[in-house]
Amino acid sequence: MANFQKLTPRSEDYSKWYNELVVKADLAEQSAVRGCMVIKPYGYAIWETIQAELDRRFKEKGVKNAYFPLLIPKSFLSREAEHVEGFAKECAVVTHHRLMNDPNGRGVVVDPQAKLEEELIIRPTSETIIWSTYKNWISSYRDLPILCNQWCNVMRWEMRTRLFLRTAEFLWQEGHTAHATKEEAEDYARQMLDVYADFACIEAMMQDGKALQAGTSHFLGQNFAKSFDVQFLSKENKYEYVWATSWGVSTRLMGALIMTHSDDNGLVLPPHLAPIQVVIVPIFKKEDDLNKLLVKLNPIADQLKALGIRVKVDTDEKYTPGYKFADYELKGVPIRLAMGGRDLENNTIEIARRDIQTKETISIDGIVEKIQSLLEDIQRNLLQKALDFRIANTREVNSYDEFKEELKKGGFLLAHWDGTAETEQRIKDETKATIRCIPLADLPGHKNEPGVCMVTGKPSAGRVVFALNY
RNA sequence: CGGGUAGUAGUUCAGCCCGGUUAGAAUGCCUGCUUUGGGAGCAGGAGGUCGUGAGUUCGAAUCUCGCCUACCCGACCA
Repeated sequence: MANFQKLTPRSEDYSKWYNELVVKADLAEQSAVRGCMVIKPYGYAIWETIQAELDRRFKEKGVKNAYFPLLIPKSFLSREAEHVEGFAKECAVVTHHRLMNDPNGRGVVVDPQAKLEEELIIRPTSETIIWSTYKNWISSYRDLPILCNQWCNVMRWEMRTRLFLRTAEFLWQEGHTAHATKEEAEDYARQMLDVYADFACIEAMMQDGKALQAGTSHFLGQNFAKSFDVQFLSKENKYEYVWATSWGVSTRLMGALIMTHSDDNGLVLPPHLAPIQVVIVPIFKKEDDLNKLLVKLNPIADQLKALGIRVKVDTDEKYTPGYKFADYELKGVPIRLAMGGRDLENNTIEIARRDIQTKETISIDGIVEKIQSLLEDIQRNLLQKALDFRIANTREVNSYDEFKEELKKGGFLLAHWDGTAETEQRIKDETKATIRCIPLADLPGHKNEPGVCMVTGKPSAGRVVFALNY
């Protein structure tokens, strides 16, 4: 065990650090199929807490879960040309429905007799099948709004993949709502944006200064209603097209979570999302010693559990305490308690926090309350640290030259832009930077005022956020 | 999808250039003893279609070609 391998430090190779961390922390691994990953139990447990929390918040907004099929008739995708343009190049297509034994040898081949009349597309997203269904559900204004969400997998045939950040198959939720009025739909899209923003950052900054889109919420107008002819009879007895929104987050959020907080020793998890929030490591020589320790430790664990805290008592004899310490650090467990013979005599316990890597030996009196507040401290600290990092790496730039220079340093750049797609494209072509957000309110420390576009000199309503992104 | 690199034990790799005993090491795994306050020690043991398919050859982990997969660079993508 002397030659265990440490993670590649972030400063040496950020990308390599990320890849190693995902695998070593037992979150996910590659599968036999290109671009598809196996999410391991520890990684999936984190996804489940994310799911549970978001699902609760969606339901508070009146959303109901449903499930729509994986396979979409090809013809559906022909109905909304603009929508399909984004996905056409990365769709998996089902063309046959039967295999047969290879007449020339071993194995199986596709039965040419079993060709489908209409090919089916594995969903890259579900708008088309959902709107073709909504058409049947909606006839009157009394049927609106419809607020549905589904948790499912989708597939996009990506050329270059990375675990969690960009995989060919990924898990997500997609909400699709139908409303009677434009105002209501716009308001709803905005509300869902707030749900996400409250939960995580929508456009998050990673430790290497790049941006990562973690979630989206769109007001879709009447495009889908028109493509799929979804109309309702209003109070005034007139036919009108419904208004749509869609919003989603995916397992990409896991990548954001990992890259936002973790360090060279491994994962760092915010307590709210950690599958194990507190791990207790007894340090013992003989079973007898362990039993004596457990007399003290089990009641602590029980009290923590009663408070809804996820706690694990690690009595495994196979690994030494040192090994366990390092391993739980790699896995990002927020708080570690350790108790040995000395502590037993002194009525003390060692408490270590993962986020700032400190430990102290304290009396076990009041330990439960201490842990409870410490978990909140850690949660706050991690959020604050991420915010501080973002603020420290968000800068105003006033000329295109300055923009190009500052871009090399990474982070978010606040710059004036004339609002045209042409200028945005030119900036992208010349610098690779893209507009990440158009702030709806002042960002901390930056007052949003009108100005002139850094590229064209035309008027600008306010600064927008540019960054290099994943 | 283009260019580059790689694939040998669960993992990290040596062997390949220059084809020829029974394919090695470390670590992990299993058993026993001993240990346990920051990745313990000793002894024994199990573990390999050398990514895959073809070709060259008396003989292929080693040479040639196709395919698959991963990583890096690009293109594409939200």
